[in-house]
Amino acid sequence: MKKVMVAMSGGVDSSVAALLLQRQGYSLCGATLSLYSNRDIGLEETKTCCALDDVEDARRVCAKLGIDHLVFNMKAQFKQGVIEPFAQGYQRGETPNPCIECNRSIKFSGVLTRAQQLEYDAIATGHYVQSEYDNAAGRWLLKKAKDPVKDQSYVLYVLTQTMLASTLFPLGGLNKQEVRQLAEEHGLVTARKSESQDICFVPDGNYAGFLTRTLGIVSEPGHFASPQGEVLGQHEGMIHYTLGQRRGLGISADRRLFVIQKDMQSNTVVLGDEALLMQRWMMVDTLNWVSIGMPQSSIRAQVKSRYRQAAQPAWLHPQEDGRLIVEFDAPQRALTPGQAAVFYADDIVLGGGTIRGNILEEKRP
RNA sequence: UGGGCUGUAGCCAAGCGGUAAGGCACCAGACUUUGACUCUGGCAUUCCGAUGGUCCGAAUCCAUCCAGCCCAA
Repeated sequence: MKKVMVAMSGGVDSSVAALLLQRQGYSLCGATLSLYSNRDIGLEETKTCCALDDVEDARRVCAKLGIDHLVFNMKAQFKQGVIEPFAQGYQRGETPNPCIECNRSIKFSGVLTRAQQLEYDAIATGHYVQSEYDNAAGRWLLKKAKDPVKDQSYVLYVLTQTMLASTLFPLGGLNKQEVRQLAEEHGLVTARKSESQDICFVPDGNYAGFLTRTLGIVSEPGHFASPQGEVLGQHEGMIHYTLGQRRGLGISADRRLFVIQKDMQSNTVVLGDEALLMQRWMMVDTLNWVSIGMPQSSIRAQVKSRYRQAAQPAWLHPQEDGRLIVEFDAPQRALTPGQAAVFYADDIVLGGGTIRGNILEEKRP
């Protein structure tokens, strides 16, 4: 009987993942990563918080299923691998995606390492994705979930062949309704827990406040300016803004204004019409190729430049320095440095990388 | 202290006698394992600078006052 360690976050998805694997006859244990303490996220040490509740929920589900539950302390790694890069990204004027970094350097490798130490054959997660081995190519393929509404392949483009070879995704063929129903039928306490809650280590959703209060990051106020350089008002510090943002600017005008540029040199946030956000080219680095190797010449693909967005047709142009230029068929809105670009061939994840910036039409190669 | 103009919600602004458009901002939800975007709803009943008046009825007409702006001096 194969032994599988299920990564359990304390949510409904990973709970049902465990349930399904158990019904399929695997020998299981549940594993929850302890990623941060209250002090790490600026709360009082004594206060019970959501993270603890999640661990408890995972433990209850394991008890219900009659399997062992382990908690691994990953606080130091999480701080170094996720929280610190998150802060650094914002300080550079980028808009980082901490969930991607967590998947890249903490979650999978963390559970996999422990699983191997304890002589488990594989790990499993509650992600809505599918994987399969391609005999012809000799590679594992990462594929979108059957249900496109819940597909989470975007946040897993960072997985390596080694990780894919050892990971099961029991939810890839289900939809959310089915998952909740299964949880309900089997009396799992997580059945009705709500969906995501912002960044996990920023429970109140105020990431700028987190950066300032907890990490002591200083972001100086500066000018809002029009594309022509006219001063429109005062901003509260660069970390509060991201490309394409409209709300929270506090600038009233005769039309909607969006953040179209962050000039770190002059500490200026440039506001303008949405049309100014549309670009066809962007530079991508920190690449990871999943279902194929690094292409040697330009290839066609569909590209997602943010999580909740349909993949858009584009050319991928590999560069000699190892980076990649993406050329979209049609202009895309707010290609934002720090965010992930993920490349697809229909439902297969080819790979992805980090957006470094858009490339203006006149500067394109 | 001659002449002209303007005063409608936090900002912009429609209305020109019939019982307060719209945009921006803001707030609340929805959506969401990141940040955003988007969508839905809310947002002038101390009523249209103030006070009087005309009228069945005024933000809209009249008078006076107040405030601000502009042009002359």
